Amino acid sequence: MVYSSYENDYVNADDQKKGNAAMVSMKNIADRCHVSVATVSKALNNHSDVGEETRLRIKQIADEMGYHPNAAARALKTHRSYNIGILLRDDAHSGLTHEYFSEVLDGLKVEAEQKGYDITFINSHNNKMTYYEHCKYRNLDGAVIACAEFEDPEVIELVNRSLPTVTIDYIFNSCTSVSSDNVKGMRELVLYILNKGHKKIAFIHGESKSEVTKERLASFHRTLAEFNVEVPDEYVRASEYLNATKAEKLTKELMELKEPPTCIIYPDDLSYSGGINAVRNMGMLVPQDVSMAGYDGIKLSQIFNPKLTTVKQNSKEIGKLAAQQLISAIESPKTTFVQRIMVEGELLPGETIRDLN
Amino acid sequence: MVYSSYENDYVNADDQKKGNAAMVSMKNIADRCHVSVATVSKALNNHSDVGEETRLRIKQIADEMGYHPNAAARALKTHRSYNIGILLRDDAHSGLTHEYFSEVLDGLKVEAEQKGYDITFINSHNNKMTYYEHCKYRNLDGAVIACAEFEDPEVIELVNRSLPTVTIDYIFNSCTSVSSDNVKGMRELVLYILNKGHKKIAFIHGESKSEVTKERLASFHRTLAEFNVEVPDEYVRASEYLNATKAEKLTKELMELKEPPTCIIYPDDLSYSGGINAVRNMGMLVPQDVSMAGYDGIKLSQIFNPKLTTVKQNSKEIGKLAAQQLISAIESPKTTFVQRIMVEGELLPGETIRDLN
DNA sequence: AAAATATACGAAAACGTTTACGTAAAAACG
DNA sequence: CGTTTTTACGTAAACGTTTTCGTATATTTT
Repeated sequence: MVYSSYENDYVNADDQKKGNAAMVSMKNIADRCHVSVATVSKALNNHSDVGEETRLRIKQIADEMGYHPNAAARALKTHRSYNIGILLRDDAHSGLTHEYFSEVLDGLKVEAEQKGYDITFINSHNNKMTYYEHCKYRNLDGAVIACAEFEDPEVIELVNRSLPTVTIDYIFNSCTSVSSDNVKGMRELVLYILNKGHKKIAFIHGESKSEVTKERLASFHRTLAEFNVEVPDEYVRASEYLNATKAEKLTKELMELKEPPTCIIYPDDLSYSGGINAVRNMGMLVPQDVSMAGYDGIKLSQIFNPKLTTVKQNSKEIGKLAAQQLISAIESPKTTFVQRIMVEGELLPGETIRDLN
Repeated sequence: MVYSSYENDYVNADDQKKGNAAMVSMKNIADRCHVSVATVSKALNNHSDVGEETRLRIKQIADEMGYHPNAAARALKTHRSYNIGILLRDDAHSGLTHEYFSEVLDGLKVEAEQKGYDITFINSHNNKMTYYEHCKYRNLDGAVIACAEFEDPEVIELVNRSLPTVTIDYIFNSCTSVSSDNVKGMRELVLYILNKGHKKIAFIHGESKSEVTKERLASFHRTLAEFNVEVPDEYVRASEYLNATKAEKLTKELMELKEPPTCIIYPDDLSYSGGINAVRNMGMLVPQDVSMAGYDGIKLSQIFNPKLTTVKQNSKEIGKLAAQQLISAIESPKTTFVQRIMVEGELLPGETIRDLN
C-alpha cells in the first residue's frame, strides 16, 4: 500500500481536513451492544460484575469502532490523569539544551510511556499559577523536578504538597530523589588522577550554590586529604557549568601561577573544551604539559582528540528510575516510601591525563 | 521569610503531605459570593451578561481563594485543552538527545507557554493508539511534528486529520511547515568554500531518505554546477547524522583516493569531529592539509580548536515559529492558511577552511 | 402609564466517564 | 420447594465546567 500525502488516500472520506472527528464514546458502544454505558465501562475496565461473553463482545466492538477513552472525562471523575509533569526550567545554561538533562528526560519519557503515562511540561503559566497549581490545573498524577531553583518557594511548595514528586540531583526530606553519585564519581576520578602520580590537582567547579557542586567539592577535598595531598586555595576556582569562556580564563590564570597545577578538573566536558583552548593558546599541549579531566561524558567527549578523561553520568538510567519511583508512588502510595537513590557514573579513562610515574 | 524544607512552614496546615488537596471550584466561589456557578463562569470568562460590580467581586474572591480552573472539566465541555502535542521520536540518533531538536523544543515551549498552552509528548502508547488517536484521547488542540518518520502511515494520518498540525523540516501539502533553509544554508557554505579557492569539494551527507539531506544535496550540486565545478561521484558519500565513527571511516576513504578532495563538508558538527580525527590519525592537519566544514552550529563548534566553519541553524526560532503558526491555526482557523516557512541559518566562518588563493 | 427593550442573573442540561446502589434472574442452599 | 446468595446488569448521581434559555427587574420608549 502506498501512502500519498497529495491524494489523501489514507484518510477515509468521513474524516477529511474539515470534518470534526467525533470520537466514538461509550454511549456508541453501549448502543451497538444493547447494554448500558455502565456495563461498557465495567467491561472495558475489567470489573468483576460483568458476564464473560458480554465483556468479550463489548471489547471486540470497542476495538472495531476504534474506541479510546476520553482522558479529560476520566480525569474529571477519577482524579487520575495518567499524565506526569516534568519541571525543567531552562533559563541560563541548563535545562533542555543541556545534554545531561535531555537524556534524563529521554529516559523518563521512555519509561513513563511504557507504563501508560504521558509527560507534560510544568511551568508557572506566566506567573499566574504556581507550579503546584499548574499540576492541579492539569490533574497531573505526579511530578519530576529535574532542573530548577530548588530554593524557589514554588518548588518547595510543590514537594511539600500532597502530590507525589521525585527530585533529581537534589534532596528534600519529604520526597524521593534520584541523583547521580557525584561523591563516588569525583572520588574515582581523583583516585585515577592520583594513581597517575599527580600531586598538584586543581578544580574549576560549577556554581557554588548547586548541590551537585557541593558534593563534588566535598568529595574532591576528602579524597585528596585521605592521601595527604595538599590543595592550595588558589587551585580551587568557581566557574559556571557550561561556561567555556570562563573556564578558559580561569585555566589561563591557573597556568600562570608560580606553581601551576599538573592536572585540572573541570565542571563539565564543555568547560574542558574552553580549558584546552587556553593552554593551546599558551603554546602548551594536553596531556604533555598539563593534564585535564571533564565531567558528564557527553558524546563528543569520546570523539575529542585527545580523547577526554571524564565521568560519564548514567543520565538515561536516572530518568528511568525517576519515572519508576514516581509511578510507584502514584500507584501504591501506602507501600512506597521516600528513598534516596544514587546512580553511579562510570569513569571513562581517556588520553588527557599524563602518567607521571 | 525563610523557607525550610524540614519544617514545612511554607505549607499551611490544611494541606500537608497527607491531606487531599481539594482545589477550589466555581461552586465554592458561587457560595461565597451568593451567586450561581453560571454567573461565576461568566464573570471569570468576561461574558457580557454579568454586572460590572459582581464581576469584579467574583474575580477578587476567586483570586483570594486561589481559584484555578480544572483543565479536564473545561476540556470535556469545550473540546479545547490549551495543550499541544509534540511528536519527537527518539529512536536511533535523533530526537531529544540531538541539540538541534532540543533547541527547537525549547523555542516551542517558551512560545507556547507564553501564550498559555502546555506541551505534552505524543507517542503511540505502546502501539495501542495511533498518534492521532493519542491526540484525541488527550484532547490536544494541535500537534507539532518535529522529528519522525514522515512516511509512517501514522504520521500521514495525523497531518491529514482535522487536527491542526505543523511539521518541522518536512513538507506535507495539507499542513504548515517550518523548515531550516537548507538550500540557502548549503549554498552559502559552498559559495564560501569556492571563494576560498577550493575546486575539489566532497560531501559526506546524512541519511539519503531524509528530506533535509535531499535539499542539502541538491543545493550542493546546483551551486557547484553553477560555477562549473565538477564533483566526481566518489566525492559524495552517504553517512548518517551524528555518526562520528562512520564519518571518520568515510573521511579516511576520501583521503586515500588518488585525487583526494581539498575540502570535506559533513552532515553535522559531530560527524566533523569524527572526520578531523581521521585526518589527524593519518598525520595531517586541518585546515593545512584538508579543509572541513560542519553543519548545525552546536555550542561546541565555536569552542573547537580550530574553530569550526559551520552553518548555524536557527533552531529556537524554528520552534518559536512552529508554536506561533500552530496556535494561530488553532485560534483562528478561518484566517490561517497552510504556509511554507523558511528560517535562514547563519554561516559561521571558522578556521577550518584554508584559503587557497 | 402601558408596552417594549435591555440588563443581570439563575436553572438545567451537557460533555464522557466512573461508581455506589438497586434489582431482576439464576444459582446454591436448607 | 422456599429461602438465601450470587451473578449480571441497569439507574442515576457525580466530577467541574460551559452555555442555552428563561425570567424577574430595571430601563427606555411610545
